[in-house]
Amino acid sequence: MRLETTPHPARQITIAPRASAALPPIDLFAGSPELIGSPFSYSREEEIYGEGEEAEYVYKILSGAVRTCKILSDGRRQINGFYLPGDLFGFEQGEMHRLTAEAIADTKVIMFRRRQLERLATSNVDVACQLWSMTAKSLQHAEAHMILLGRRTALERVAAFIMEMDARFGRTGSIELPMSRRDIADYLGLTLETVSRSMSQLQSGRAMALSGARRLVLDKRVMNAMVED
Amino acid sequence: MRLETTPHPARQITIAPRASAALPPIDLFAGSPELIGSPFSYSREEEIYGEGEEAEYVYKILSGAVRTCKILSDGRRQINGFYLPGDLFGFEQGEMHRLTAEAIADTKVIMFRRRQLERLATSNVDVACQLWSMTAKSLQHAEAHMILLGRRTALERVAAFIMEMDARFGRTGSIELPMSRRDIADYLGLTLETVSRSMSQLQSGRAMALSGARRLVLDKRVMNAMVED
DNA sequence: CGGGTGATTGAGCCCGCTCAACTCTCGTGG
DNA sequence: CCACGAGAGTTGAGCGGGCTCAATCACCCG
Repeated sequence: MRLETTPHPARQITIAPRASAALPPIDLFAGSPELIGSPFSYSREEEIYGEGEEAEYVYKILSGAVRTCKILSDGRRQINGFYLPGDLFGFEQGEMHRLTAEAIADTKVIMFRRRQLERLATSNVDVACQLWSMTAKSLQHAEAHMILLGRRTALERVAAFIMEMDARFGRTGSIELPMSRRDIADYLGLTLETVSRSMSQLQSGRAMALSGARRLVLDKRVMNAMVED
Repeated sequence: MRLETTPHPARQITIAPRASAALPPIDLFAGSPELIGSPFSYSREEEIYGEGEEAEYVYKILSGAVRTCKILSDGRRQINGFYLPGDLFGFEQGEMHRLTAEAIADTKVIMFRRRQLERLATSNVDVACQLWSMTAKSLQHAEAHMILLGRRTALERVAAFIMEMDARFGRTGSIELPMSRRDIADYLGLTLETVSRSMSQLQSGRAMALSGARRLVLDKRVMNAMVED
């Protein structure tokens, strides 16, 4: 099975209003040629950085997939987000990483030094606004995820997750999940068995079709009815 | 660059309506005397702004308390955060409020125009970094809340909530909650009955004492053991 | 005193969890 | 080519934590 996600054509990262139009989507910090990244690779299940470590680098994914999470001492885990080709992660406002990042599949990234970025931000207001904007985007995602975790049923969570993945893969209605049922469960605050049962239920309710465990074809009309608001 | 977050200067614990009028409105954005706020009042349960409305103002609380939340069409509600005297809220990176804000008690605020703040940010890197820093702080809180909502038991959630409130009231170990059991429940992803039962359990486990429903005196040693990591 | 709101407590149920068996896929080697 | 094993996913049976529904209690303000 191909675990890596198809390389992304043009994931647009929205940024501060006035600067965004001028920026080419591929190069995150365009107009900043002094910011140079180095390529790097991680293999499946490898840790990229740990919670509490110094935030030395910021990463942009070229291929593969990454999860960020927090883990309690007894092993309970909450995955905060998944990152796909074109996405940026590891980006902190303070000195420390507050989450752990791990490669879900073999993953290629470009690493940038955080200090360089910071230096840039002090001298360039547009860059500072972009950094702010990215953090705001993460916050927005977190806010949506909190109502999911606090108030949605298992079936609604799984349906919402699938719609989120569809959106991130270009809304084609046909997606290949890079992550396991356990990862999905830890993202949604469920057990892997419940995720599996919900997926079977979505399938028997004709909201989607499965081929293998990870390839999905959606009927968004039906699927949307299950997320409902 | 000043990336560090400005620590809150002397949070007012006692709600002193008269004294508040005398407070200089600007200390939040010190060094920005051109930013002027106007005082305003909301009564208990009054909406301050709604989800989807244009984000015209940013608010600083002088007295009272505020909650921000999202509500699903069928009435399920998730409270994202509580704001107390000295706190800032209503602060968005985009054009819209993505949450609803309501006064929990009678509340006095100072309102600042968002546009003024934005204009300031585009011309002043320090302000831009401060805005970024505040958003990052919200994100950090959201990340901690997600693992609570996704992976903690009812008792752990309530204990964590009480410790959080203690921290925000100055870690005196003695606090008066401004919000109802229902608000706490919607913050923690529980029902109000479960919150009430957990509080009784904390009390009988000697982690705290209740006088009335809202006045708590904590035994932090015992309480901390229940949050455990 | 009563009326009203908010909080507590009780009884029973159900959704999602736990534990366990089974299936499917895929890679490896004889 | 099949046999085998390992890991991932599915499905089943039963349990239990938190929810629902309901009664009671506590506390304000008249």
